[in-house]
Amino acid sequence: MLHDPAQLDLMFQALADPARRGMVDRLCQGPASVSQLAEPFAMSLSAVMQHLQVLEASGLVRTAKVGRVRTCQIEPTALRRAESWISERRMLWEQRLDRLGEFLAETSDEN
Amino acid sequence: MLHDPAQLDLMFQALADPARRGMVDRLCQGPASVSQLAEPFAMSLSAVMQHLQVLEASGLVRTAKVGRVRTCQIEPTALRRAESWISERRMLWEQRLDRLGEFLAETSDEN
DNA sequence: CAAACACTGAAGTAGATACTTAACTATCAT
DNA sequence: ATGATAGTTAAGTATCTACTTCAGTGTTTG
Repeated sequence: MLHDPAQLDLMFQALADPARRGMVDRLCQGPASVSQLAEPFAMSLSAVMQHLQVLEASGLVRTAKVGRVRTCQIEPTALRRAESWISERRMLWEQRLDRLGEFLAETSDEN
Repeated sequence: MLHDPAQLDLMFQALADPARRGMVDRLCQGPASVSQLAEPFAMSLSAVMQHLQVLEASGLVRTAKVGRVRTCQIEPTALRRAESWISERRMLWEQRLDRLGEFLAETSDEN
């Protein structure tokens, strides 16, 4: 299941919202509680929780509760999966362009 | 505007659908017409067109019409933008983990 | 123990998404 | 010119998404 479609759906969907990307940004600085995550946003805590659930379902964020505070962390393996899906495609296309370039160069050599 | 939020929204949203990722996959093999793109899918041509519009709005695909056939191509710069957003975050987080590792190593050295 | 804190869950709503069908418009081949 | 091809547009619909408010549940703290 390298590149499970359903998981890619969840991951890219999770990244397709500025608030959730903001939370990912924040978590890249280090772990945070739900309220710390919520602080920069103008939305209710409840809304932040829902975004957090999307991030967690996508595998991008892992959370754990200790006492009354839930601490959230980035899960870098998920980021790597998304990144590799994109980079595989980009590289494929760029190789194609390279081969095309070589072909054109060879063809014009023959003049 | 390096990493314009609105554009990232469109790009990740575009990638969050298996049919659209399938089309991107197909286009990585080389350019294709709308009907060629549509061929592997069980949906109507109309639906494919709508996915194509999403891909084009996101900047991932560029299309041009000659005669009655519209030819579609990958736009690698868009793929690179999405990839770099992710890789910047991943690297940030991994650096953080490295520093944490060093810190722990130093601390235990002092015992 | 009481109040404050940090979150959680349920229900409701406006708007976005992913389709469908059907009618239409150019272009190309005969 | 006729018909087939390749795509386009519009309208409708079911489902999903991103919130909201409000009423909880455990957990600390004074």
